[in-house]
Amino acid sequence: MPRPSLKDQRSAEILDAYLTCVAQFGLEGATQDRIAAQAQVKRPLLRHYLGNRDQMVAALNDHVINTFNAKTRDLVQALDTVETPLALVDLLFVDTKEHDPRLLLAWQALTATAPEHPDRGAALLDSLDQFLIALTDTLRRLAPEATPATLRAVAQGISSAFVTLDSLSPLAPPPNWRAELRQAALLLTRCLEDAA
Amino acid sequence: MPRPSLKDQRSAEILDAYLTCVAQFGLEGATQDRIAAQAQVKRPLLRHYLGNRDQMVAALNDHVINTFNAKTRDLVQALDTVETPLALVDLLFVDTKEHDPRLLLAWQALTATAPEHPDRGAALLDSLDQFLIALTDTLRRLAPEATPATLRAVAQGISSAFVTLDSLSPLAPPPNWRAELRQAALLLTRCLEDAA
DNA sequence: CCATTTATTGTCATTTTTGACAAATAATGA
DNA sequence: TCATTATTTGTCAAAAATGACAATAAATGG
Repeated sequence: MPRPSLKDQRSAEILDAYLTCVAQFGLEGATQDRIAAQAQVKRPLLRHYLGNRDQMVAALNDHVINTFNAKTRDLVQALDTVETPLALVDLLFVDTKEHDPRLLLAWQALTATAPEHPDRGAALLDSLDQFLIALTDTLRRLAPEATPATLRAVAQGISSAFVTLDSLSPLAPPPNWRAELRQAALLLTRCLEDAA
Repeated sequence: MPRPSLKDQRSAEILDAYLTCVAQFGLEGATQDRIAAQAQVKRPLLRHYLGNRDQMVAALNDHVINTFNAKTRDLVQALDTVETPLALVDLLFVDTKEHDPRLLLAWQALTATAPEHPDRGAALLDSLDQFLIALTDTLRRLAPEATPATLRAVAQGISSAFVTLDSLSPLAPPPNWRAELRQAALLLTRCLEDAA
């Protein structure tokens, strides 16, 4: 009997616009006016759907972590069908259509506020840890002989190269940097084969 | 005959306080009030020494790039006395007394504004490239047989691990992450020895 | 002591950003 | 049609941040 609610859809649209602004202007630079313009809505709607500023930041934090974790789960699915380290690396560094740098840029922007919001910081750290665990598990399957310490080190190295690539995107680095970071990840996987 | 100028010293102090605030609150969150409080001066002094907001950001950009480049030059000096890959890695990942995470955090915060200020972005990219070149040169000396492409890839991998470490610092990651990233860098250097 | 230059502080107006609420519009079921 | 609920917009006040300028204090050379 009431009017049907668009809350979920509109909230998602606004969060996406928020994400864009944070990636572009930083967390404090993402003003409500900019978000509203990006989302093509009037400013009071932001409050209607997401609440005041603190609640908006909290909502963004949840959104970033949720989609990051979802991406990790998708990656796990894709990784399960992977049989070679090369395929794993290409999944991260070549198949770049799916990956949207805004997510990691916002992740980093939120990271800066972690000292003031320990709960948020813990969730951010955990989301990255899930990604590392997914990488480590896959690497273990591909190289069962490698020691746990080596597997973790390789996963950390690949992860850092992957994260660095997104964090550099605003600088428009020369294209060979992507190739070089991919190559670094590939070299790390070779270390596992040597151990086997 | 005039009163002696403290401009250089005061400017440096204020820039250091600015750096602290940007690392903590982001570029847009580093308000003049916070900077003044951090520097223990009155707000109008910021304007007196560094100018208006845009000029302050430009000054910070120069400061970050200059000190980053200075750190790179110091590193080159230290690297010249290094004879093993292990020593190189420990210089970056263990001898952490010298390194102050604020610098790279501010570097990343400024990076986000690069699309709007291409000149700043170019300078930021160049400062990172200098660091990469320094790493590559040292690696070439330690492993003359390695191909140029491999040297660059290893340098990129080490650099990304190093940068990641600082960017995670607000999250207070578990200490073994540092060890794992160091190990990843170490494994990359092993790839050079294999090639030789 | 005097003149000159700089450091430092005080203060105000303007702009930007946010918070909050009221009113209007639209859609659905009864 | 009517009542109900949700969406959307309009508007105002408060707070935060910046820009700009005047005025005072301090130090140096002559």
